[in-house]
Amino acid sequence: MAEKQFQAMQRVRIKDVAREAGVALSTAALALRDDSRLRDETRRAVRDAAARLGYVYDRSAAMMRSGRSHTIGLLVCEITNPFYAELTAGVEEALDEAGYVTLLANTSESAIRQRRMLERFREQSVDGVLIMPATGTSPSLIDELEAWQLPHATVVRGFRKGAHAGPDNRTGMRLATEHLLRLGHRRIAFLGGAAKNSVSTGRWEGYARTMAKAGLSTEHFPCQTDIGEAAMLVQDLPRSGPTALVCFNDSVAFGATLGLLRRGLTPGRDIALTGFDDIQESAVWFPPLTTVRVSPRGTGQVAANILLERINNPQTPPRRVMLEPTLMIRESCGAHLRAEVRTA
Amino acid sequence: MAEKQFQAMQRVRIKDVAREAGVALSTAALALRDDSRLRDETRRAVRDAAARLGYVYDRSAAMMRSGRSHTIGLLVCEITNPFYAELTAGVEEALDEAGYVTLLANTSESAIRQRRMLERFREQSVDGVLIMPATGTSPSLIDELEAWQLPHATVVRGFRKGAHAGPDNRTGMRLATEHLLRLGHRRIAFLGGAAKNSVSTGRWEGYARTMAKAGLSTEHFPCQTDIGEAAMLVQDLPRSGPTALVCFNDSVAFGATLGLLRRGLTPGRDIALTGFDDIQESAVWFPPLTTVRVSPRGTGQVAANILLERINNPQTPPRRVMLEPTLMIRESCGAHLRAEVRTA
DNA sequence: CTGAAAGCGCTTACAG
DNA sequence: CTGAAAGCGCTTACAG
Repeated sequence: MAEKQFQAMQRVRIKDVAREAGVALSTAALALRDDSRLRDETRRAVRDAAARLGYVYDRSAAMMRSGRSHTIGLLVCEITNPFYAELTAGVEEALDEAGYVTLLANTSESAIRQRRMLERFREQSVDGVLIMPATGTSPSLIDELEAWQLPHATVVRGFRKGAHAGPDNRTGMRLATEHLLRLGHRRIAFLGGAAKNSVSTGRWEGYARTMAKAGLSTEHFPCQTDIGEAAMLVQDLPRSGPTALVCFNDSVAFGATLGLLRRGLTPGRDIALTGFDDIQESAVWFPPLTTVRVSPRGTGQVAANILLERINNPQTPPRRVMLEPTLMIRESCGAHLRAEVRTA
Repeated sequence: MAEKQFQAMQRVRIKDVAREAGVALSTAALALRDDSRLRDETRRAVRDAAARLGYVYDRSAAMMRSGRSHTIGLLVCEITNPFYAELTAGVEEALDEAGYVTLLANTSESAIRQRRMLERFREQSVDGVLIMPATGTSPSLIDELEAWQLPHATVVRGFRKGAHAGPDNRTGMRLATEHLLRLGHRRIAFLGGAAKNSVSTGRWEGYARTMAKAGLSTEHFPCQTDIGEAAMLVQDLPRSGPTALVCFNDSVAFGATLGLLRRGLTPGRDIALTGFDDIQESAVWFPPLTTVRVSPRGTGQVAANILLERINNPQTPPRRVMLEPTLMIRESCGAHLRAEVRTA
């Protein structure tokens, strides 16, 4: 009995499955990969034999021969940020559907850690990498990836070239700013976006250009993407300050909400507030957050598919997708109060 | 030039590094793994040669021979939950430090998806799996993992046996409940914890036993771990209801806060509120959340190390660690108001 | 330290 | 469909 158990522990190989099914090794190998050259009956017989023996396909052995590991390396700049957590979920889901496994590395915005993890991923022979670049990443990263012959795509934050999927930050912020202008605001400030990257730049430009077009001047209250810092900043805002805040993203808007409530001010009534991203919490926020919807999960799925295209068709030029944002008008901007007034 | 580039694209193997360094293949192989039998000089010469050629170590080939892939499969029940996102960050960090790469799968609380991803992980020859079991996972999962000879550990949610790291839920909820009793509350209700798993059970018991010991009856308002649902539930709470709410976790407490604020009630002043977990947002919440601190990141790190122990010492019995929680007294419980009164 | 050799479990091309 | 064989890039044990 003990010996039988020991025998069961030995690794089952294709050779063993072939013997059990009464076919040749090459036939079993084809059957396990559902090759259409084989009869259904044969395939079924082999699959049954594999199940009986508890056979587990060895992808690392297959990798050695075929050069495909069916793994993708994912570099997340900060997974504790709910936006990137949802994005990660979208990526993993799409990769899984395509038969790929996701290797995860959270770089915590460290370019050094990012570099080390890329090295790890190369050693693991990933078929490609999906990158949300850490703040401060050199644009030459793309050239290195090319030199390494490593299929790649950037997500949300990107560079001048290379496959990419991300929201149209400029358009998104334009929508939010125009909405506040339509509600009659003239002193609209930009809260957050202290980091220097393509996302901050795009969002700031969307705001600044819209203000310029309206003949109004800009105001910037830079802060990290951090609930606490945004809350502090808003508490120190002068009473005679802006009447509306376009926030860099939803987390900053959450912080602003808490800071305002602490002062006895209600977003939407005493001051208008908009976010960016539309993460899960935003719709059930108090007050429900008016924000620019970019669907982190959807962005992750699109990015994953763009990378898979790179892997499967290396010859075609890399796709760059700008996802069109939409404005979700809820209560933090105060639009519902205007509507009520109009109705009354 | 074009030809030179083409040549540079060919895979560099240990054999090539050995030739470049002017040593034997076996020497180069040892040098690349920093074997102490070699002289520093030789090791350096080989490393330099490897760098010159752009050599990348092939772990999947090494895996085939040595049986170690240096990868760990991580099954996360819901990565968009900030508690589990932070936990994931802790796990990935600890595994990276130990030289392991993390394979990620987000099961979204689906036991079926969990099973499929385990299959994937086995095919990828992971050295072990770290599991935050999806709700509804059969306890027999542990037996299967044993039968597969797959080193494993559970995190937060666990079973009767097997390596495990998680908070002491019973003690944690006892601390929160006792604190509210000390503040004079008699009608304390439990909010959340609708799911059936070891975590809900433990937290409920910690609350219920403490109430029983004080001769008080329990009240349960079950809801999913969801800001929106908790906010709704709290809005419908009768005025003559409980004066304090112990929440299943911080997210539920956040939802409760928003629901109360919407009614014009302030947590800490009009009703006492406690959370569980102490995720990043809790300290900067409005009002700052009194909660049971379990450090998701630290829990992840401990769990990772327990799993690595299983891998390195399969003979020793699996470790089961209950992490001691501490009560973080902030403002949502109203304790600061009592203190002020006492001082005045 | 050298050098030749076997083997991990697949894939793949080939003659039958 | 069969059956034998080569090869992916390592590790590892061994005689020198």
